[in-house]
Amino acid sequence: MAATVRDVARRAGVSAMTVSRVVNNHPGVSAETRAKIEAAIAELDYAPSKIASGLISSRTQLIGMIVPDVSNPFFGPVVHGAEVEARRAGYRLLLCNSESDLRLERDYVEDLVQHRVEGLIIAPVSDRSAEHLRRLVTNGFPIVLLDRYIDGLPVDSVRLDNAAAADLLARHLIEKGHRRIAFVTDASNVSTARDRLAGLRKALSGAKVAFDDELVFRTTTDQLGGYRATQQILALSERPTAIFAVNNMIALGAMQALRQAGLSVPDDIALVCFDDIPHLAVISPFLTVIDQPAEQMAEAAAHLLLERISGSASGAAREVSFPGALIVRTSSGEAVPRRRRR
Amino acid sequence: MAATVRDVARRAGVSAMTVSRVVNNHPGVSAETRAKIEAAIAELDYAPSKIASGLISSRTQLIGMIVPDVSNPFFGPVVHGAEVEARRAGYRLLLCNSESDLRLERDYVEDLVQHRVEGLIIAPVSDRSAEHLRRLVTNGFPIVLLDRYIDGLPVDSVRLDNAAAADLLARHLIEKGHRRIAFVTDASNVSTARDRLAGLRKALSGAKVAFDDELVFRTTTDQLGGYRATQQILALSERPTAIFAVNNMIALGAMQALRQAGLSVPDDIALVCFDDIPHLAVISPFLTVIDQPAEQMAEAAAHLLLERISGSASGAAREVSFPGALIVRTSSGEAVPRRRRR
DNA sequence: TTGTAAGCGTTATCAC
DNA sequence: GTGATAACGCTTACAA
Repeated sequence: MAATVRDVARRAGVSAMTVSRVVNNHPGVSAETRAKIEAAIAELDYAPSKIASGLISSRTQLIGMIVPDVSNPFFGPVVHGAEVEARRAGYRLLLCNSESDLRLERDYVEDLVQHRVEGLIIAPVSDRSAEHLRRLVTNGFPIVLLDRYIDGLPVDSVRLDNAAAADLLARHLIEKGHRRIAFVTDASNVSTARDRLAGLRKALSGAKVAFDDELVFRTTTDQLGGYRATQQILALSERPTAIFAVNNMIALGAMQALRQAGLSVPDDIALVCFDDIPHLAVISPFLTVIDQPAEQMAEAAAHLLLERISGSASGAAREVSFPGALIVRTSSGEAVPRRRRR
Repeated sequence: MAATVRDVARRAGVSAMTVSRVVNNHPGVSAETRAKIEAAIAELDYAPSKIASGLISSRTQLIGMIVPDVSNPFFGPVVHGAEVEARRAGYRLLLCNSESDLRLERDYVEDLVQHRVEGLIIAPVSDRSAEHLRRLVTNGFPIVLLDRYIDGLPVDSVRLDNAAAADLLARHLIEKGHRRIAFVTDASNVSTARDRLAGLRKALSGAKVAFDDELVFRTTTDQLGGYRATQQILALSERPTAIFAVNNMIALGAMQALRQAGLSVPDDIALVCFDDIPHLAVISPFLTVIDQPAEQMAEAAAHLLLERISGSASGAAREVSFPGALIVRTSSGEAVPRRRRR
């Protein structure tokens, strides 16, 4: 296992170079010699070092991937999709969880560069990720932005058409009779949050419903954030008839808060969100959502990256955008005649 | 970015060695020299190559991780937990999805070795994984088995106490009045499948209920497998009053089949399984399950591995076992008076 | 405190 | 067809 080309060469009675040729399937080695070498490789349990060959070729066959958290039901499939596509090209994934922490993300980016990954697929924390990514872009380092894009950072990106999808989801709510729609969202420096809000505004304005800035609640994009924001929503003097959560985790937190307040969905208040929660519908076809094709998006991202790495694509940044699918279930039910407080 | 130690050295007017010392925080460099070098590093945007230093030190700071599928709600958290623990020690994760395919897993193992990862955390496909793992073990390569262990392979392992947890879950069903319990499971060469069946048998025998081998259904551990097995179960002349699914995906498939047959859970038939489905309970507190502390188990696995890598642990294989938590919800309801067919 | 030389395991290049 | 040599970017050992 700790054997080197030279060990194999000695054992087979040839030079290291010939061993290298056999290992890499280069032509011009006699069948006889090849057989001897293969025998020696097997006997010594020789495993060629990609680290040594990578040093020469600058090709590590490694791709860096940074997501906020693999255990999130959206990012799990994303990582899987990227890995599948990378595998097809003989690449492996170096996986990092940024925990939505800009500093940690920055450190990971630096570390991945030191590991000489050949490219990076990243779902950036926010627009501020540009601070550490721009340096790489300037140096021509291949990057693909996934899920979130960053204005002014000229790199390939793959994402949902969030504005259109949010418009679709909001129009559905409006059709159901909802007019006062609370929007629970992320910081405004995240493209998904911006685009989804834009979609909501578009739908409202299309229906001649005034947009109320007071109904936009900014919070952390986790369950706790959704929970807290919903508590604020319920404290409003004129309660909205629907909550539009910018993602699945926020919707779950909202659900907790609603249940705790003794409210039922959708009878007392409707709840919709982005991101389907995989498998949930099998047990309980409840949440009306915008479903994103997470695996496909990630495969597309990996594909774009591999094209940059291989040089088969060059030039201007490319944008790939997927449509979101509206899945209507029960949580978006009809708006009920308005009541004050409770 | 493509700068090397020598470039930095030239720019700072020192030798490459001194640059190396600064980069690695070695003592014995004057503050003045250090400052000059740091300036040069910044100017050149120098990123030391871990691939080059790894070649010398044989320390790549990489850990290989192989799971069947990150997008599975059990393995997502597992990968996250392992990454968090690895990160603490400055290690990165090379993530591979075996897709429960023995051949693919074998190829990944070989590839990870070639990449010179310093250790491997693996949730092996089955006992047959020993075929490719034994070679590494013999060579003293650090491996930790996660979730599933393999008899006769002397390596560290982390897992649930599956037999005890299955016993717990089965006793719960028995208390609810169930006597005919169908067990839908994996191939018998997977330790989790064996141990969970053993737990079920123990509970039955403890309750003086005869074990019926005809009620064990072996299938693939995915949704389709659960679906098909459940169809077979429903075709039985004497229908069981409960289904015990060996994991979450099988339970989902079972749920589909039951719903399609117009049966309701738990009124017509009870359904329980291993693995909670994260977030599901927030929306629908329905499935009675054995919950595994996935993140913690993975952190423990990474910890054991890092101890082997650093040499702070040596000697005999260690086994860490976690208790499963029985979470009783509604799907395990009382057994109803038996009916024939439907 | 700083520098020189050698080598980690490969492979590209050029001989033979 | 096969081999000698140098080099990839870094660090260990030794020297100054």
